[in-house]
Amino acid sequence: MAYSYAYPHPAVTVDVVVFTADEGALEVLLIKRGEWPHTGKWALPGGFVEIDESLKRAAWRELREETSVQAGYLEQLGAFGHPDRDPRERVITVAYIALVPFDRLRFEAGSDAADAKLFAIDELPELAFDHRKILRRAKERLRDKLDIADIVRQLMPDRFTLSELQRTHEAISNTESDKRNFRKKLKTLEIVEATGENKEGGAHRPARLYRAVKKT
Amino acid sequence: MAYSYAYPHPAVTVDVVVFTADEGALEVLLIKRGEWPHTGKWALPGGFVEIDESLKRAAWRELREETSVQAGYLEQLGAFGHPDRDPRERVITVAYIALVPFDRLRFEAGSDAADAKLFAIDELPELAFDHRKILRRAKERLRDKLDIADIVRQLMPDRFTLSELQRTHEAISNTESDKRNFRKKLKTLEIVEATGENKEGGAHRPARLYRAVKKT
DNA sequence: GCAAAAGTGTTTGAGGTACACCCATGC
DNA sequence: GCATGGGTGTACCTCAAACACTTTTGC
Repeated sequence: MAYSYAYPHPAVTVDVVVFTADEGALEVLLIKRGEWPHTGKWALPGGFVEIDESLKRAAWRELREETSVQAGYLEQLGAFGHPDRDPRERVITVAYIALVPFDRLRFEAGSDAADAKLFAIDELPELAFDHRKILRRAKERLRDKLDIADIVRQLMPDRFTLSELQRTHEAISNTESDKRNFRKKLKTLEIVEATGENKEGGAHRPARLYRAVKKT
Repeated sequence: MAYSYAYPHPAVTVDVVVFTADEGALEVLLIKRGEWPHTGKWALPGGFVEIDESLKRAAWRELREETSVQAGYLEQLGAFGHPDRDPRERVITVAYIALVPFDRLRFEAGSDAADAKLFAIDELPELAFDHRKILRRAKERLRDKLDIADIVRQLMPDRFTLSELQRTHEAISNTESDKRNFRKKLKTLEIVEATGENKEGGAHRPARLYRAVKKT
């Protein structure tokens, strides 16, 4: 017990909600806990903040440790600090949202995690701690803050079809939109361009592949 | 030194950005620091989170201690945790935004504060810690999240003129709008009603006083 | 009477919404 | 040939923006 204080101090962690879009479906990265508490439940990747490390730096470190993702979109969601959210001690966590294109996501199980896995946002398993609450808030934040341009720039893979983009947008905004209106809107935004390639494979007409326009 | 941990723990505080609107001008409550560090500079009201107290409860407590405000709008802004933001020890603060109508705001200097005072949002004094950064982010949050209905419900006093409401809206959104368009918009929203009273006093035509419509 | 803020409608343009059919492929 | 998703244009309506003059008061 090397560190003493005149008043009790909480522990502070960061947790990262890693969103990605696979074929238009919105997914979240979760880690299966191997240790007490909540052994066997799934949890957001995260860990303790080092004493001389900024919150954002800690979030980057956790993101890199779990996904080997080096860059991209990382935004603070907020702090969650209910006194009994962790049975070990008072733990306040600062949650971050990361957006990672599916084709840049490489994840392996970390040292204290039995398994890492992507889950569809609407088919979540039982979650550890208050992580369901954090995820609900993360989804609300995406809905309120992320527009189509953000989705194209931060969440879509290198090449994508317009239907995939529309499905991703609908999953995030929790609305449905007309295909023609969606594409008309995209034209005015001038944020995607056709690559000339097609995406074959379905029992239907091949879809054109688009990419994000590099911002000037 | 009664509290010991196997790993170093940061201290956690809450700081509250108390916004109010006086005659249409957006103002912030600041406390003059009487103690080291940053003695004599102005700071956001705040203090340490008790070990068995939720973050929001701590924010309510600080708000009540400084302003004797019991209810109203209180929303988390986010966590600020740069390692050297406080010279005493590692301190992570969770900032909250409070909206308090001017006529409900009663504030007195607290025990560890030499003075408490409202400042116009664009005429801030030198601030302690990273509080200027917190205030900038708080203003951005208001701009992005607060609509006219929120302003009417949470920030306007019991009686107000439409010009005061418009000035408050312009201060928050950082835009200017046409008087006729603003009032037309208000009509469709159906959130204010005339009281029949007038606000006398200027060297000009008296303004009608309005109040917020009680939500059904 | 003049300075100062209050109050009041119409026109226009942009953007969002509703809506239906043909096309290319796999089986 | 049929099932499956891909791709395309028009009409309407709503809402935001631009814009100027009269009214009531204090001095």
